[in-house]
Amino acid sequence: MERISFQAVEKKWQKYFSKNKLYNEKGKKFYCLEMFPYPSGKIHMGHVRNYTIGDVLARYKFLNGFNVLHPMGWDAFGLPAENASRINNLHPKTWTENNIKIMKSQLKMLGLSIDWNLEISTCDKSYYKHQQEIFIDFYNQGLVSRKETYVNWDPVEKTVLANEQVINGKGWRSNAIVERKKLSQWFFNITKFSEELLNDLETLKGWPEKVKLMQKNWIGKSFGCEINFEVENKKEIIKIFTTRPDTIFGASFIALSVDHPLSKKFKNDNKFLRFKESCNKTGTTEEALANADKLGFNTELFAKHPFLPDKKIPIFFANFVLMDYGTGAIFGCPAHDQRDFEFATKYKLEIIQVVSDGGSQNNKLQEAFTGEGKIINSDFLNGLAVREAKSKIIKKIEEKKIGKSRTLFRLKDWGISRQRYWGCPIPMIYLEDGSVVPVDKSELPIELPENINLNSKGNPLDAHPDWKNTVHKSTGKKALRETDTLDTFVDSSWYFLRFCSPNHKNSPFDQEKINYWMPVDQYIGGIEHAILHLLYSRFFTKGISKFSKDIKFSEPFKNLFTQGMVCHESYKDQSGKWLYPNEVKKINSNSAIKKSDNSKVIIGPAESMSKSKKNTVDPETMINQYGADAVRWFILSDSPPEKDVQWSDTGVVSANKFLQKVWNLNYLISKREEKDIDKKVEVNFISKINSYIFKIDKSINNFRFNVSIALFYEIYKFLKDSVNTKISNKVFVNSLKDIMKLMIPFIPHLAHECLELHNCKNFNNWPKFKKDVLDEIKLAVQINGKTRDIITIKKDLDEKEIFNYITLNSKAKKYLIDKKIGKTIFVKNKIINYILPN
RNA sequence: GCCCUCGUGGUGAAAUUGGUAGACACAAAGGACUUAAAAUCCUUGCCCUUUUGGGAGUGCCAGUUCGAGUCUGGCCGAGGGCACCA
Repeated sequence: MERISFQAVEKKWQKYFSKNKLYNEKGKKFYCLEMFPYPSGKIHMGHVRNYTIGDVLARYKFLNGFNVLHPMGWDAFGLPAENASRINNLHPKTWTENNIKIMKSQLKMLGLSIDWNLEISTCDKSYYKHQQEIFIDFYNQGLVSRKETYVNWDPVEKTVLANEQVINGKGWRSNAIVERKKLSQWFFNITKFSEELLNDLETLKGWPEKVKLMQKNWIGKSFGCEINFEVENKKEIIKIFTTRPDTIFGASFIALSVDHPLSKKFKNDNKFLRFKESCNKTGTTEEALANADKLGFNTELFAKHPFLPDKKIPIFFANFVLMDYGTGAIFGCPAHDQRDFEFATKYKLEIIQVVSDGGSQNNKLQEAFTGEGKIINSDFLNGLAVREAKSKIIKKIEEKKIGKSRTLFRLKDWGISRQRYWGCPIPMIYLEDGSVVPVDKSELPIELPENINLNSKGNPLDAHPDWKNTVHKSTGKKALRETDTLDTFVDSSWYFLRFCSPNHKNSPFDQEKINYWMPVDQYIGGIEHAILHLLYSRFFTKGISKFSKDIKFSEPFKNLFTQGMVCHESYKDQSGKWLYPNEVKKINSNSAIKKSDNSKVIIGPAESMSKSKKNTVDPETMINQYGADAVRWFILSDSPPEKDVQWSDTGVVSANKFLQKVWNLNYLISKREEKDIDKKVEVNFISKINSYIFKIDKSINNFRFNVSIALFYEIYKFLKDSVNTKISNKVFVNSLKDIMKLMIPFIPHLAHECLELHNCKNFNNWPKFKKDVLDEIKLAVQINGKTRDIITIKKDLDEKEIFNYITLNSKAKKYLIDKKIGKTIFVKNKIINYILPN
């Protein structure tokens, strides 16, 4: 066996890759982008998977003649740098730069086809300068506003979170229970694009349906109408929003949010204040959210029913009505809304059924009926279907001028102020007269101060002695800087544009360049960004195209691929402490011992690798041990890319062994002695290789890299079995070279080394599949729908010829000879099925 | 509660989109080589049969079809998203 040192070979080809990029000036453009990493310290297996998938595609496209842009950068602002700097007494900048250096060298070890000349880092002032510029442009377009609202406060990170960053009532990163706090904040008015963000989802044909659905639900469009209710004996009018105006005759109460303007009337009412306080408390814990009881505060006021002059409807404040959705007021129709039903039951309010559920009207409802049916008990709406009743009542309401139809979105504006140091400074200043204005663009970038005390209480920039003192350039007046920094999701909302012209000086991007490269042809990353990052990036693209009129695209990512996670079993020792896999010795699939003292280890289920559970495997260790190609090979081989994959050490060991065999076979062929030649054997060999080229090509196009790899195992076996057959060296080597080219995207180092061994000079083309080389096909022979034989015959034979062949040569003949055949189902080149009457 | 996705060997998974179920890999068992081990190679994988063969079989129940892992309806189970959104 001819051995190869992967480490040496990989170093050699990495030098080659760093000089030879994937540019094909004549080719069609292909922008291949993987989500850029946060520089946390070292790369993890999730990165390996993400970037290997991207690399396969980038190289494949290049080999097929595309002009490929394949950049990489760093999502370099963020809280961990501040935490780390407090612990290690390192400046966040130093910490981040060190991490970038390490991770960059690790990524290079993987043999990725990245053009490092395009590298960007979001914490560089050359990057965030342009981000500040975009911010000011957005401000000038009315896409930025400052509002005092209740915000999601993360008590661990001591900062504000956007709605999208709260998962099950907890911070997306800290996992701490989020609190409600009233603060003045900067917002991007993402809701100005609600309709576009929703509608354009339909144009994203290359996105997973699942992600589009998640965004659709998040944007949450609903259609209904506003109705004004007069308050009896008062001047006030309560405006409510409903999607079920057809149930207006079933209205039995009005419910208001405790923050509704009408609450001002009760600001001296202690009972109300106590009620309000209890409402603010619910919602702070997950448990409270889950079993939140419907609570109400009776105002003793009544509203007039807009269509029943004699009817009085009690008005309540209720804990389940939100001020920031709709008008902060609803009418309750208990018969047809489960929440209203619970509320009415609790406070003994009327329950009037107005939509027939088909049952007897005398039966008391046990729960709200929300289905379709005919309207009843509703005057002029009686007999109509729900749908018809909706449009009729809205028309009536508009005629009477007591309301209007309205479309509402669940999506809220994106709060972007963060009380942190390590982020992009917000380029706004506060003048002494109270006005707030953007800084002059000529003053950009507004740089972060280098000297900072991160142990100060509250916002570090605010606590800085003089950073915030400044002067308004055009008036010369004293001013104070905004000391909040931008949410780091802003940094990643436009980096894909910057990659197209990363060194462009005077503006965020070169217009011509982005019109050439954008949109991203293939974007690859984790599903966890289905809403957050992907929605924000879409918003940015739409926002920028508002003031850069010549931009030719309105969506950033043409095709999206969401890869699965890398999982591993977790291990605990007898005392319940987590153990790293390399501290554990596996005995068999369900038992293991601790290496240090041979004590028994408890094996947990395979879960996404995480530092807290220590179920991680270090990519660099693996690369050093088995080679980058073996690591790439394994991570692609075991599961389809969109599903989770379980890391297995035996898996990567066998990948390494297989690659050794691939090298050995190449070496063997390079020394092969010339054989006697049989033309027929050669033709069969070539046609088989040809069909493999077709299959590999197809599997890559379908993102079925695990299938590609299974095929390579088959191909290896086939080639090995063919070594001593009557094939000329020329034919054999040419076929082998084709196969090695197919392997370039997967194992670029070894594939190049093998090609070099065969004196191949051109690494930059993809083998072409020739149609119709194979003129034999496999046909299934069925009797009564059961497969009895598979026969290999000439292509395009007709029914009769096949029947003759079967009765002579097939083991299925015993079913057919001397039998009456009732019916024959024949699908050319696929199947023949004889139905015999019994 | 609402919405979505998925159920195939001991395990990860293939299956030309309605046409050979389990490719390929991991693990296991048996065998060959070896003084032995490692490495390597081969075989096996549910039931009946010594073999040739034959049968059952893709979560469960029904349906459509010459033919269903794939299509339809119902049920069961797992995972994910949203959650007082009016």
